[in-house]
Amino acid sequence: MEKLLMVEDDSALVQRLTEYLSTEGFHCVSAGGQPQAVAAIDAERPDLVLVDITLAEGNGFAVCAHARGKGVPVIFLTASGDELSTVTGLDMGADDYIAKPFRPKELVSRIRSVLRRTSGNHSEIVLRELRVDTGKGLVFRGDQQIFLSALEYRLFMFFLNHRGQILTREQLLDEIWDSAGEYVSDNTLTVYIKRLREKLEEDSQDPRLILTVRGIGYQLKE
Amino acid sequence: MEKLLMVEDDSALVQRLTEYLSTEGFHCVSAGGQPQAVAAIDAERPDLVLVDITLAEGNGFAVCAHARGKGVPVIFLTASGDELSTVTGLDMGADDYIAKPFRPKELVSRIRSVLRRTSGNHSEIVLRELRVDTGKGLVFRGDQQIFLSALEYRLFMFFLNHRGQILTREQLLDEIWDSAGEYVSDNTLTVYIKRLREKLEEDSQDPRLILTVRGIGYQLKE
DNA sequence: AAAGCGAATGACAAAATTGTCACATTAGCA
DNA sequence: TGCTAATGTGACAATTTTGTCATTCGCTTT
Repeated sequence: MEKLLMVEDDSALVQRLTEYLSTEGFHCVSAGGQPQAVAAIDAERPDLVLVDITLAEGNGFAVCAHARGKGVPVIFLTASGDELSTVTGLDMGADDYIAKPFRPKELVSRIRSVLRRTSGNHSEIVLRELRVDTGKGLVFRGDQQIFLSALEYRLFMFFLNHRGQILTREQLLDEIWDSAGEYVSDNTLTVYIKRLREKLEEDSQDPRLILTVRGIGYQLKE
Repeated sequence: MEKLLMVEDDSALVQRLTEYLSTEGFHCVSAGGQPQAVAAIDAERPDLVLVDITLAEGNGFAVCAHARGKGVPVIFLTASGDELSTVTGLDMGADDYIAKPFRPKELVSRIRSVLRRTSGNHSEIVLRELRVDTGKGLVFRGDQQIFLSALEYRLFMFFLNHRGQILTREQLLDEIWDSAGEYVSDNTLTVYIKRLREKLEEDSQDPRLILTVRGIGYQLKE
């Protein structure tokens, strides 16, 4: 069930919407002001945020920026058509805009549309407890980010794109280094394997991810 | 029309296969030995390589490794079932194996299958003359590789994932730096924009890719 | 035209990456 | 078992990345 965060200081409206959206199969949480909303985005990790631009505490733009930074889609609620034109003109990165007053059905249809559009963007590769967001170029173990250097990332990607295959040392050296026309020591690969293991493996002394295939090369275990 | 490179020293077989594969809509080039094959992979950039393991000059494994390094799929031809078990056991990274003697129709069906499988892997983002292979984490202008540092790559990816949107400085700082909990100077972003422009723009004095939106932030022009 | 502001730039130091040693360890084999 | 070749390790120098100045540049508004 998708979780929606409603950022709105009119508590009567919050209650009405929460009720209605529940019947439509959404789970709602709410925040009355900018600081609460920012905290809630981090803590609740909602699938989508509905933001009223005109908040008593802070303003909706900052909430929008924060949500976008976390990859959470945003729909703006505006009090009037005038406000709406300002917002769309500035294009703060919201995924949609809807002007009050709106029909609840319309809101639901907009929500579904944004979720459909944004949920398709999962360009992720998962292997055991490791996760690579190829869209952003980030690597995680669980929800802990792992920082790989540019070359480490490229080497790891090559392994991921050839999961299970035994890759020869020559193949790996070619892929990561030879493409630039440089020739590096054979040991350089060994060292990079060590560095990858230190960052990626549970226990780098006992590698279960990148296995050595003696006399041939290495293999990323599925 | 797909181009196939046949690495085989039995010239009678080469001729027969070339004829047959032409009628099936493939363009064939051939190489008789390992050195010629390696050169042909670089020069001809075939869509697929057929390799006979038992060559008079050199061996098929090296050809396979070179092709895989260039991202070109490989089908091995083996003289006997025994050889085949050796090859599959070692898993040199070939995309398929076929034992002689084989029916031409079978070969064609295997070729089509491999091409279908491998051509689907294009996780590429293209913008003007720039191309990002998100699967490998590489950036090109034309066929010239551009080396981005890890942070530059992340920043560029964020722009690419939000093409056309005006992104505020705060949003960008959050996305690239705040996720690690660090706080960096506002000017750091400016400097990174400059560095990205130097690497990505035709003329960094006159940016057409990453535009400044005065008072707000930046925008990646579609 | 001058002032004021945000953005761009060049230069810089600290930190990280990168490639290579020399040496240690290990696996496979005689 | 002990030998040998292959792989792993810690340390290192060179280079690149990274973040921050101080300063300059160029719009906008007086």
